[in-house]
Parts: sequence; C-alpha cells; structure tokens
Amino acid sequence: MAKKQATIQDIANALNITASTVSRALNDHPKISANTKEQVWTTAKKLNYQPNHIASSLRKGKANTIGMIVPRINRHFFSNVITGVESVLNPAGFNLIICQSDESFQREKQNLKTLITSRVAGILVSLSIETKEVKHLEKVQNSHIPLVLFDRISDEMNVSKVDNDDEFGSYELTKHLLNEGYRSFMWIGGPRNSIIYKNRYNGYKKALKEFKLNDTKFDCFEGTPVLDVAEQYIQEYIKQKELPEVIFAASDYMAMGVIQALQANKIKVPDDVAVAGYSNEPFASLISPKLTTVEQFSEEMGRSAAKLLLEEIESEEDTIIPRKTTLKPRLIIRESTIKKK
Amino acid sequence: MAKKQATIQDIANALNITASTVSRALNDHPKISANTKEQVWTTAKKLNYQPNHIASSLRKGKANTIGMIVPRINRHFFSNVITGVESVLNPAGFNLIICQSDESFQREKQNLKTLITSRVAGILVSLSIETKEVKHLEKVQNSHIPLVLFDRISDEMNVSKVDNDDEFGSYELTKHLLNEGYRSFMWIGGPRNSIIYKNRYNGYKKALKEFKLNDTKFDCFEGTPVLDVAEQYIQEYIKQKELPEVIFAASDYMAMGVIQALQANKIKVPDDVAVAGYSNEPFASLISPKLTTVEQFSEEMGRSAAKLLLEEIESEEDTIIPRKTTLKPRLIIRESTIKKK
DNA sequence: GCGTAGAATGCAAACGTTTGCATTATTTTT
DNA sequence: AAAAATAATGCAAACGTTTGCATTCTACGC
Repeated sequence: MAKKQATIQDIANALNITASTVSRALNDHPKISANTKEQVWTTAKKLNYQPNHIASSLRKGKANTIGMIVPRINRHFFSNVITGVESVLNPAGFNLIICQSDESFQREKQNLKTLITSRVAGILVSLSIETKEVKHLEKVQNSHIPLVLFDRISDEMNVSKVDNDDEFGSYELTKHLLNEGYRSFMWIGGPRNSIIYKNRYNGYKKALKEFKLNDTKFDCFEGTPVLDVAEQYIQEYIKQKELPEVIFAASDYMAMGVIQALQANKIKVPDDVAVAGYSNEPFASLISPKLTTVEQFSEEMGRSAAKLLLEEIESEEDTIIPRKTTLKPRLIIRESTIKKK
Repeated sequence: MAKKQATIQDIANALNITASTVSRALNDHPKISANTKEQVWTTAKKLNYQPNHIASSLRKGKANTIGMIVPRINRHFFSNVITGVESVLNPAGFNLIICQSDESFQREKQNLKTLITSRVAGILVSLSIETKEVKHLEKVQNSHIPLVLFDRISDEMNVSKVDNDDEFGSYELTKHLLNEGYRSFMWIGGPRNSIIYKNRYNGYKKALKEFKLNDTKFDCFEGTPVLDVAEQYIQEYIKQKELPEVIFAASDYMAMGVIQALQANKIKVPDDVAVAGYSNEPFASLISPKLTTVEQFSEEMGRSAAKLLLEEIESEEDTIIPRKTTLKPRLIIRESTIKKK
C-alpha cells in the first residue's frame, strides 16, 4: 500500500550510478553508453517507473500542455474543431486542457487565468458571444504565452488567427438561390455584432446586389440563433404578411425552426417556400426535405489553428509575426432549395 | 521583451521579507499579519504575479488536474458528459485534460500513460469498443491515482462506476411498444459484447418474455451502430422477407438508417412499420416522423462520475470502497411508434 | 611514456513552491 | 520582573527532473 512511485533516483540507487546518468539514459542522450542505457531501461521497467512530467516541466520551464477555450463543447462545430486540434497536438507530444466559457465573458476571463497559472505552452481561443473587449487576452501576451484565435476572432488583437470565409460561403449559397431562379428573399440570422453573422450577411447582400436586388421588400430578422426563436418568428410572420420565395437562415438550427413553422402551416418546402441553412449540422441531411447549407471544415480549422500555435511555440524568434488562415467553406445543395422545373 | 514572469521571490525581495512569508501570505495563512498580507497582495498585483501551478504541484506532490478518456468527443452523449464533469470539477478548483481513444485500444493505453506521467489527481474513463481486457487500468491503480469508470464500464475492475440502466430503458421502451399493440418485432443493435448493447438487448427480451413473445420469427441484427449499416441491412431485408410491425434500433443513428431505408421504399412510418431508437440524439425530435427513443441523462452522468472521483481524491483513507451509481433513463414517446387507432 | 583527445559519468545547482521547525519579538501570566 | 505563552517571520530542505561543467578513465599518437 501507499508504495511511492519510483523516481529516477531509485533507478540510480539500484544501479549504483547517479540520477543524471539515469536521466540522460532515459532521454537517449548520445554520450551514455549503450550498456548503461540498456540497464537503465530494464530496471525502469522493473520498478514500474513513470516519468514525472510535472518535475520535468518545472525544470524545463514549460509544460507539454496546451489550453483551449471554446464557448461550448457540445456543439457539433466546436467538438470537431477540438478533434482537429488533438490530431495535430497529440503526435507532437502535447496534451489539451479544454475549458468552456459558456458564452460568458466572466468565465472566459477565469479560464484564461487558470491556463496562465498552469503555465500552458500555448492557448487557443474562440471568443464568447459576450466578449466585446480583449484586455484579458493581452494578459496572455504579457505572460509570453503564444496565443491563436479561431472562428470567433477579434480584429483588435495582433495575433495569429484562423477563420472561415463566411462572407464567401454566404455569397455562394445566395448565388445558388439566385441561379435557381428565386427572386424574393428573407434573411434570418444571429446578432450582427457577432463577426460571424456580420460576414454572412455581407455575403448575402453582395450576391443580391449583383442581381440588382438591393432592396427586397422582405424583412431581415436578427435573434438568438436557436430553433425556437426562428420558429416563433415565422409563425407570427405568416399571420401577418406574405412569404418570400426563399428564406435563408444563417444557422441550421434557425432553418430547422423555419421549416417546422412552415410545415405546421401546411406550407410545402421547397415547393411553396424554399429554405437554406448554414453550417451543415448532422441533422441537415436527415430531415426532410434535406437541407441546403454550407459546410465548414471544422476539423481542418482545428488542425490549422493547432499548427499555427505549434509553430509559434517551437519558434526560436523573440518576436513572432502573426499569421491568418482563412478557410473556404463549401456549398452543399440539397432538396430544400431545388426549384421544380 | 522576454521579461520573466514574476515569482514569489521577486515579491519577497521587493518587500525585504522571505519567500516563505510571501507564500503564506498569498495562501492567507492565519499566522501572517494582516499588514504583511496587504503589502504582499498589492505588490503581487503590481508585479503582475501569476502563481506557478507546476511548481506548487511538484512540491505538494499532486496536480489540480483531472484526466478524462472518452471514445470520441464529437458525440452528443460524451460532450454532454464532459459538460457535466466540468460543472463539478471547475468549482472545486480542478482542470480537465480530455483525451480521445477514438475507439482504439492502443490509443486508450497511450492516453492512460500520458495521464499517469502528468500526475493527474484522478482519471475518468469510458472504455473504447475495442477494449476487451483491463490490465492497463490496473496500472492506474498501481500508481495510486483514483479511477472512476462511466458508461462503458467493466465488471472486472473493482473501482467506482457510473452507468445507465440500459436494461431498464430498453425494457420500458419495449413495454410501450407492446402496450401500443405491436406484436411482431425486429431488433437492431450494436455488437453485443459491448455491455451497453448487451443490456439493452436483455431489457428488450425481458419485456417480450412477459408477453410470451419469446421466439419472434424476425431477425436480430448486430452491426456497427451507425446509420449506413442499418440502412443497408433494411434495404436488403426488404427485398427478401416480410417486415415486422415494429423495428427497435438500439441506437438513434441506426433508427435513422432504418427510417431512410423504409421511406425510400415507400413504406410509411409508423403506419406500415413503426420505428424506435435509443439515446435521444438532437435530430430525434427534428426528423419526421419524430422518433420515439430513450433519453439518457448525460450531464447528470458526468456530474455523478465527477463527484465520485472528487470524493476519492479528497478521502484521507488508504483504501477506498468502490461505489456504483446507476442512472435511470427516461422513455420519450414520439410519433414514430404511435399506432393509428 | 607523456600529453592529449574523447568517451562516459558524476557533481551540484536550478526550476518555484511549500512547510516543519527554529528564531525573534511581543504580550501575558504569576 | 522573570518566566511563559503567543504572534510573526525566517531558515532550509524538499518535490523530481535537467544540464553546464568538472572529473575520471581509456586509448591513441608521436
């Protein structure tokens, strides 16, 4: 019981050599004889020696741990980003500490503090919806910890970033709708102070402008990007006004809400009103009609962000030049926007 | 540039006191005068001092970090468990290191090793599908790290566990089908060497037995619990044999595959054939017909597992008595199994 | 056979905290 | 007023590694 973990010193004692030799042997240092290495390795195994990363981190002045802050882990998009991050970090010998801000600015600050005191080797952040200023991120830089922002980025920070070309994705989707022949549009999206929705809106507008459809008579609705909000909005809308030919919801969940509201009113999708979404949630291909949407390469985003971070961590330079990677999303055309010819 | 992080010693120097006093002041030790504490706190702030958790972990012999191994993070169920775990661990001052086994036994072993060398204070594990033996888990116990298994548990390990009462959930669902009046059944599920699917199968059988429906003429199919596998199976099945009144798929994804196969053959759900699933994935309420299924309280599972682990970590005892928590799932009846009266 | 190079290992300090015990200063008790 | 108790701080070792420099030993060249 309570047998202590074997240390490097125990191995040294067993072999009548010093801890330094053992340390070097374990790390396959070239100046240690093959014979000694062999002995060290076998006794290490015999004693069930497990290296103490804490001690080595302290001595080396840095941990093999990366911190990551996401708004919420149980969102399809973010959990895939995490998978991508891990796929790069683990082979490089790093562990991931994951924190959730829960879309709260306070928790985001708290998380950052924890990561700094844990002396992580680097930090990845996707900002919470509530986050309007970035002073807390500057603290990270003061602590000389490499920082990379992804998805929900901030223009104010001069650090490396990875984002999706939301404007492009939205533009492509709108073009598809226009090419199908739709001419009256409604836009539904999340709050436009979020950079994500701002960009999606801009792409939408840009495409419309190309077709001289500047001022559509139909509304643009902004709200919390969840199913219920969109559903209620459409339910109300139906009672009062005429519907457009197509509704572009800049979130799949909102699109789902729209579809449910329409179907509840016996309005056929896409025959009466077409619907498009954004981000290709898992359900998008499962519902009927299958939802036209835009796929974001979430795992790829994770990989890109992790790579940028790794490079900064392994860089010898004093000052690193921030870089930005923008990923092109891909249009996925499905039943919900196909016009009967 | 390259300014080092301030240490406890820097504060001590600034105030002409020793590091021990500073340490005690920062930890609000009762024997330090209010005056000194005040001074220490203000200079700590002035120097932007950030405690070094690595050093303190080393000295104290343990980290404030918990390790967690899940098969895959981007599954709705597991990401919710993680959320539950965090909600207990974070307030208690612990961080979470999350590892994915990717359903691979090798990676699970590798992950465990990493967590042991990181000297985490405790480990939470849900076993991979491939895991048949648990020797690697015994290593954790040899290292005197508290261990709690959840969801995919093993009977061979004498440790604390949290699981779902899958037999009960499956039994309840089958009872509902029987009460609706269905009398011919088909079972579709994941591999029965997985404890999860074994239990679900048992609950199903138990309910049938109560209605003297021991030997149904319809098949039981086992396969990888994903959409495609189930869809293909049904597609083939339709060509060859007559369908049952109801198909119980012990995974929502499989149920989805079943529904798609049926609908592709113009077979109406539930009018011609009813379908039920298991685990209440987000899409279950979005598809049409809405899917009858069983909800598992994933966040609650995370909270329970984290609480058990915390108790073990904080226990002073040398030997801890393993405990087991079993969560009752809840039947969710939706359109896909409602019989036209 | 002496000097030297190179190989292998040892020595000791360092990383930043924490903590048992010792010390000093102050107050209380008798 | 001396002894004892209390309060506040200091001293130094410890946690388990890593690493620059020193040391030992062997072999080689001339």
